Amino acid sequence: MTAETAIETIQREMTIFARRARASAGRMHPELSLVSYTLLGHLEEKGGCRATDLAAHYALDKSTVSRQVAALERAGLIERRLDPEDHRVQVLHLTEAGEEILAQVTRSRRAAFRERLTGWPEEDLIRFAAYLERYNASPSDADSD
Amino acid sequence: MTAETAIETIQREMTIFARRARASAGRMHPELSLVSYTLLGHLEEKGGCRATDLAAHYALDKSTVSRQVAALERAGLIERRLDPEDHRVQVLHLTEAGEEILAQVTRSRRAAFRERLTGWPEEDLIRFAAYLERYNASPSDADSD
DNA sequence: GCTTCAAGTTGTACTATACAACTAGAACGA
DNA sequence: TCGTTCTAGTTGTATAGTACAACTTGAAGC
Repeated sequence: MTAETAIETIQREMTIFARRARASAGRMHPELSLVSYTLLGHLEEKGGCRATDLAAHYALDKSTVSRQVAALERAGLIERRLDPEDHRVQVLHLTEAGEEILAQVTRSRRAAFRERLTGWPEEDLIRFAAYLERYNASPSDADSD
Repeated sequence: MTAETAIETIQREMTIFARRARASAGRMHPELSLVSYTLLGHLEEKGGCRATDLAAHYALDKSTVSRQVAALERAGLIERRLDPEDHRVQVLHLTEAGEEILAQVTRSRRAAFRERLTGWPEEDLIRFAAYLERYNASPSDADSD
């Protein structure tokens, strides 16, 4: 196999994965869409941030984020705290319920991955993980992470 | 790194990729959504098939495929041929225009991948490609390829 | 203090999707 | 052979996610 055919394979397989992820996200985790999951994950990681940060980070329109945030708040998964320094700003935080759901979905997603990866030698898992990190870390046009 | 943290990394990085693919597909290739691209690719690969086959293969509802197919036909990218053996069946084929657009989008997508992968040693590309194939080839609940 | 900038919301429109109801054609069985 | 059941596909309806544009409110800078 040459580098060129390897690149074709990578393109094809990543495309297959993306399509599957999209198709199965709703089915597997009806309680939390892929976007909501990602937003909650970001809030957990950062320990709270503004809607504008989420929009910039994920290359989403601020109106889209606004509605997502409204839905997550309605569901009791996040709460808004007015920034005392700047009253335009609402800092978003996970609620306890949000943390629980996030942890639960993460567990369930991880279990699905673990199942797909059973039988892989540890050495291969580690190399695969490193390749993916390297791939995602490389800069892109529409940088969104 | 242990196998467990490698799995976490794989989950996280694949999720990042899926989100990015979804976000950028529309922006980068406005002429062909990711789903349309996939459907056209399948038609090319198989040399024509039925709408029902597409629905089954990609775990989409037949109504969804029906509308996608209608749009692709309207755009002149595919054509329907009534199966003389079974008049319920319409076999879908790429038109010349469809082949051209498919080739063009494939080139553009491949170029994007190639750019992200510049600087990778050939050996790593080949191993990465093999890992992805192996990952996608493993059976899953909602098997869709 | 105006003007301009920034954060967020709301109105509107479009796409992708699913489910349900339907039509048309095929296949099977008594 | 003729009804029953199955299959392929379309259409009606509803929902989610998304973008763009217009707006509101508050902050910052001359």
